[in-house]
Amino acid sequence: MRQTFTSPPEMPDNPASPKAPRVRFAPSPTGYLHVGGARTALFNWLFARSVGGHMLLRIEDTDTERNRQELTNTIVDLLEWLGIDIDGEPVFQSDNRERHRQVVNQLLREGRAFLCDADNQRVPGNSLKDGLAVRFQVSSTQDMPATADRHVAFEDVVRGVVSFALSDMEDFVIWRSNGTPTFLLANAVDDTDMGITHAIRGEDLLPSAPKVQLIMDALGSQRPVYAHLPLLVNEKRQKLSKRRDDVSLGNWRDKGYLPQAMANYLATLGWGPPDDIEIRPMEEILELFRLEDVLKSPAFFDTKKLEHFNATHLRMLSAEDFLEQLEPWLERTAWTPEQFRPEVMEALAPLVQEKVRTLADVGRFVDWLMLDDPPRDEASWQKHIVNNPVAGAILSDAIEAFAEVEWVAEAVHQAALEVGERQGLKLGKAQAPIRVALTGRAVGPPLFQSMVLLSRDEVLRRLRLAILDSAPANLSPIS
RNA sequence: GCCCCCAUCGUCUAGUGGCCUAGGACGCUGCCCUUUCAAGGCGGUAACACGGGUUCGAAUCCCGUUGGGGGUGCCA
Repeated sequence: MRQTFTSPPEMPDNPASPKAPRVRFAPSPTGYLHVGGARTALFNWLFARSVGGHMLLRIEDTDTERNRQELTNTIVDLLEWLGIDIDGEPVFQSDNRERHRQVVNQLLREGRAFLCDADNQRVPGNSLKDGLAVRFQVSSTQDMPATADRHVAFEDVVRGVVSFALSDMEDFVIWRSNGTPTFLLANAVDDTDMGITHAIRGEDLLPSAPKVQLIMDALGSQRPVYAHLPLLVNEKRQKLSKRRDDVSLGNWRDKGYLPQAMANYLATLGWGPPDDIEIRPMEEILELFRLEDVLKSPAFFDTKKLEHFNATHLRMLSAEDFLEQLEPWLERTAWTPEQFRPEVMEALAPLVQEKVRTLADVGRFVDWLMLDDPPRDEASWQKHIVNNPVAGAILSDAIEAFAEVEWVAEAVHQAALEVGERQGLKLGKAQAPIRVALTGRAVGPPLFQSMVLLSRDEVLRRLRLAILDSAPANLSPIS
């Protein structure tokens, strides 16, 4: 009776536990994955992998118009990026159309559903007809006295017992007049056919659960265990939406966030490790995660905290891993491939790694070592050069000192210290105009180590240029 | 409107009847360190929504109120 997909996910059960749990992540193929969906996928995956179960992917393409493979690839890539591996090939809901049709006919024949026209008027007949929709007849629900206070109830892993009165439910559409199944029908049939044991999904789907269960009951299917995850919300505490909120997972990746940081952060939304240690490797989370510990209340997607997670994960990387992660970021920066100096990047990487919050920040820390004439940050330039009365003196003095000094970080450091002392300034103050003159910014990697990499001649050239470019009224160029 | 769900610092959370004058983290903030800071160290700020029960004892259990959210499509 039960039929499988034409290309079913062949998943040999774990011999040690013959009834290994099976979960699925079931996004629409919009070619876009938002952080809420990613969190749902992650929790499915955490559950599956922590109990030796299977993690499947089903693409809910009840409308088959669009290029499904291409759109699906984006989702699969993003999941893979996050570290979520899928068992078997993705399943396309649209491939199961014949099975859906057959089930609807069966429900029609058994009097559990009825045909209806565009005005929602009931039309006689007990098999599918072109141009007519089909509704499930809630009142046909058997095994319960017709007049009693009838409910469909289930035990949700995160919410406990949830119950809906049949009398509150309308006869709902399971088949559209355009010949496609609705989500309700497809969901019930596909979960059955895929042998899904646990349906872990967003709380926004909670009201649809009793309808899906009614269909499954009518088919004699075993209902999966449900777990409705708390929603991810914006600062106004509304469910995250593609339109209002910047929640595209791909965007975060492109902004220089590490997948392990994103996954780690997402795992703390609606769940917390018992030992209070939030930032940690996924292997540890896998060991600690329990579906029944998931919280019920919605969680705000806090980008500040995400940034902190990212900065911390960045610093946890080994030097080699940091450079490796950095690689794609070194190609889309201000400098040309010819200007890029890998040996400089490599030397500076450990210093930069301690400072930045995202991979995208790195370019701004090192670009002045690659570019011939790095851009100047106007605010820094004004503050530390133009409006600094001793800037000219410091720069002039620095030129003389740096021209002589042994070209190693320690000696340059010492020389800068002395330049400052001659102005009665601590190094912290004294280095500011030098930094801005050389790098164009007031913030960057430790100065003297990187200066050495720039070369003495170039340092002197930029210092002279800064003097020339600064207001001639109060600074006179020196030769 | 109706149905369903939720309720600990601004935010994410720990807490499952005594360990709680409520712990951690982000943020904010003070001080320190320092070669800048978007780094680091040490502090500070700040919460059990409200009202009734139950109990020797409640953030924890029950009821109600209020507030918030989700759903209410031939979307998913």
